Amino acid sequence: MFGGQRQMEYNFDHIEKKWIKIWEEKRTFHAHIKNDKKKFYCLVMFPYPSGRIHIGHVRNYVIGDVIARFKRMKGFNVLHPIGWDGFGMPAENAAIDKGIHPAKWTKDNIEHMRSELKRLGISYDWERELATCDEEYYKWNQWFFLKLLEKGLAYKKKSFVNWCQRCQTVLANEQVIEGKCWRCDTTVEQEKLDQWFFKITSFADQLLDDHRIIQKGWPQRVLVMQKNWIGRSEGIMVNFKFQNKDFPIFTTRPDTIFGVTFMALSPEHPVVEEIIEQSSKKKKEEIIKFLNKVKKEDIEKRRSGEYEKEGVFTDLYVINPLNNDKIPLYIANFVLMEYGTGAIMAVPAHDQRDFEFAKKYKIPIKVVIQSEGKQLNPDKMKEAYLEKGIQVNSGSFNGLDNCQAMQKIMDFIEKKDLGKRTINYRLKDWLISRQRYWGTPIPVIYCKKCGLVPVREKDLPVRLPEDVKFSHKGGSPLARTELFIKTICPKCGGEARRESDTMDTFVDSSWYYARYTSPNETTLPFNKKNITYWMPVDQYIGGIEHATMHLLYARFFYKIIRDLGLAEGDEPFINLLTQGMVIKEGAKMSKSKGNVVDPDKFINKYGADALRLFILFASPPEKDLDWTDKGIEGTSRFINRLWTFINTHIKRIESIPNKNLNPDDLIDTRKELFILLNQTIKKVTDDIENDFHFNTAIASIMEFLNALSKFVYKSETDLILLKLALKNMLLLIRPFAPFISEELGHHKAFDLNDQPAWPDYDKNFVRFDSYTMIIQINGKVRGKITAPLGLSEDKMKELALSDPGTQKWLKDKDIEKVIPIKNKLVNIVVKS
RNA sequence: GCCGGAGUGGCGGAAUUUGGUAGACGCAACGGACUUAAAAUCCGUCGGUUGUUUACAACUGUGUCGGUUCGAGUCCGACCUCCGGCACCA
Repeated sequence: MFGGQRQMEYNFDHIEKKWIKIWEEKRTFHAHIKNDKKKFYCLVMFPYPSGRIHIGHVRNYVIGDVIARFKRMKGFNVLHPIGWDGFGMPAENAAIDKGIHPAKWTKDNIEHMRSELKRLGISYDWERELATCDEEYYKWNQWFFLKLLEKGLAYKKKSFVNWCQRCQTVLANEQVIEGKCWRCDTTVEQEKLDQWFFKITSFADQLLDDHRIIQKGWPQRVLVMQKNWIGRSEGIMVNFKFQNKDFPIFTTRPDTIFGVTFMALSPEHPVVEEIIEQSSKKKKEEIIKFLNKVKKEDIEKRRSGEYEKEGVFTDLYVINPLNNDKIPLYIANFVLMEYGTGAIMAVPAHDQRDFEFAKKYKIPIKVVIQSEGKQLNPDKMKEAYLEKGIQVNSGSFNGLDNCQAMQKIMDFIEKKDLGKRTINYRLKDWLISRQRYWGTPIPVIYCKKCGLVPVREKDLPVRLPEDVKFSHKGGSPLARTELFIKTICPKCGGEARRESDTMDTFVDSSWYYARYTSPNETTLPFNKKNITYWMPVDQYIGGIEHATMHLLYARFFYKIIRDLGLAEGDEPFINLLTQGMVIKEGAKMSKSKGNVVDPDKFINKYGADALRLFILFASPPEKDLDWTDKGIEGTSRFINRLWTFINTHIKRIESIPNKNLNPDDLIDTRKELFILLNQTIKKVTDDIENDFHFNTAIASIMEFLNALSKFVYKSETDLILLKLALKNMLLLIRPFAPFISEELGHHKAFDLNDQPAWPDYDKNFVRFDSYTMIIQINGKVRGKITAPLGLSEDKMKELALSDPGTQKWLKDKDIEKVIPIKNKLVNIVVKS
């Protein structure tokens, strides 16, 4: 083969290149609709083309590939696509720093990363590859935007938004992690800007309720994270009276409404300005001083629980509509403008925050829920009382338990037209405007005469101009590009200007999975026949970090796709696997720590199969994986052992006729080997199908090779058995290490075709007919004997008690009880 | 603070589904074979303690304490630690 002493060595480089070429030429992994086969859509989260594949990608894509290859062997018609999340800021930063155009930078990166993925031997249908920065793709982002605009689900509003100074753009709530930008870690500031939003809040209930559909297929923690993120809470909007006008506030505790002793406004509340105008000079100064103080304190601090609650009295009062109490109105730093109406009714006796504030400003505390155990005295309370109890000081509701009173009070409020039951969400509308160049232009035009005019569908796409100036100064490059901005109003033909904001890149990734079903469709985002056949995604695999961003947006978008009549079904991803991170020396990989693992280096040194095997073997997929440079040597050795072992026997096997062997004729070690083969097939199949525990699947294949290596093959029966074992082993290893499996499988000794079927095991031969019976004395293992399977409990007792090895433990002892567990053990309970 | 998840050899991890031989498989380490030598490869040892010339034997051991059980890494209760998410959401 390669001559000389090295003949046996596995030349992975040559072999891997050979098979990559063959797969491509034969279009082995190209998917198309087959009505006689069950479909299986296996999807991995597409990468951002940052320049190089990193080890986290490798893990994600290898896991996806194992599932795709396995399902193909199981007879499914598998769709396994890949593409590029092409828009985003690093491309633009490269343009600013190095003067490379974002389009070129992105294209070059894709070229490189594509070749890296091919080297890994991932079985993608490359004919469906897409990049979101291609105009054939982003055209449909714009199309969706117009549809959302038509439906009133896209709107523009001036509001406080999260602003990242470094990125010079706004961020969605989900992209602010602990007060910092999710990309660059800069502290996020609040700016009041006119921005585009998608009305995801209209779908809050659906997003929550449809968890039911994906309950079984998604990790519990992702569902919990989404549930918390959506943050549904049921309550009531109550109209308090302020200067003879309705002043609504939201509460989830209407049972405490008789205990309101002050009201507090968020410092950003619009009414605050009116109040200032009305105030005396002295009060005006006091309020402005307070507002300035709040403004200076950064948002991160303000949102933390340790922040001291402070406020200022406005000298004004509101009226509690239930008892007409006159209630002092404060402006307080702990009230959030983004939640409810930006104003709260404060009940110090039954809310800890209100309690702290009241103590500080000596506001009265009024108990309205009395504990049944101990009597609450407002003067002596150390903290708010949050438990259940009996209503007091609550007019006609006195004496009810507070849970009942909750409903009765709400009924009363609604009957008297003082308010309305409401559901409030923590979830905010999705801010999609970005003041950047490398994204999808938002397709609207501003005309002096006609106002806001959507671009006509037939004029799509609104193309990104190529000739644009990038600078360190920040600000939107599109806004500075007159050639792009200046346009003609589609309505009146007069002079008009284009929107210069581009879309958040999460818009791109909200529907790419559906585009894969019809990547070349030109009249609609996707072809109905294709999407109906392939969707939903049967298995989605990606990082946990997208739990509340991408995975929420994509679910939202699919509901819109459904409502537009473009697809059926409510959920895009039926099963989700969130793989753990790849870490090194207990720490997240990062350039600054210098612990980044370069996959190319390991492919060059050990080959793709060895890398694939190690990354699967080191840990189950959902757990973090601790990378060690040495670990891969183990799987590399295994591949070489497999190669050497098969090559030393292949000549002898080759001439063995393809005879079926009758397992009933096998005895002794041959029978053991045969049973081990069946056990291994069962174990590997179960591990893949039940919980994707590829690490134990691979371990059992290793064990099987170890067992095969110890056996001496002499007779023809031995060789038939060996041939059978090896053929099956090549099939079992195929999803994990496809290259060596193909290379050896195509040898005429095995003659496997391009798409061989996953092996079955013989149910009659997964167990031996005898087993090791454990003998315990008082629960401790004291002996092991071989017993036939299915031995009766009485016989087991007999056998255990007569075993010579156990006698010394039974000497001078009284046997109290003997507990036999069929086909397992006998426990003898003794007393001395 | 609230909500999740996890604690097993020097290390990654198995066994947790259904209570029944703890430590599969691999890494590292150590000993041996081959070699002039090294690498590679192959064979062997490998939780701890104690005893024995050895084969071996006993005790102990799955974060801590307690419980249930003939029997607990696995079930129950309390606690400790670590990781992740959310965090003044009215």
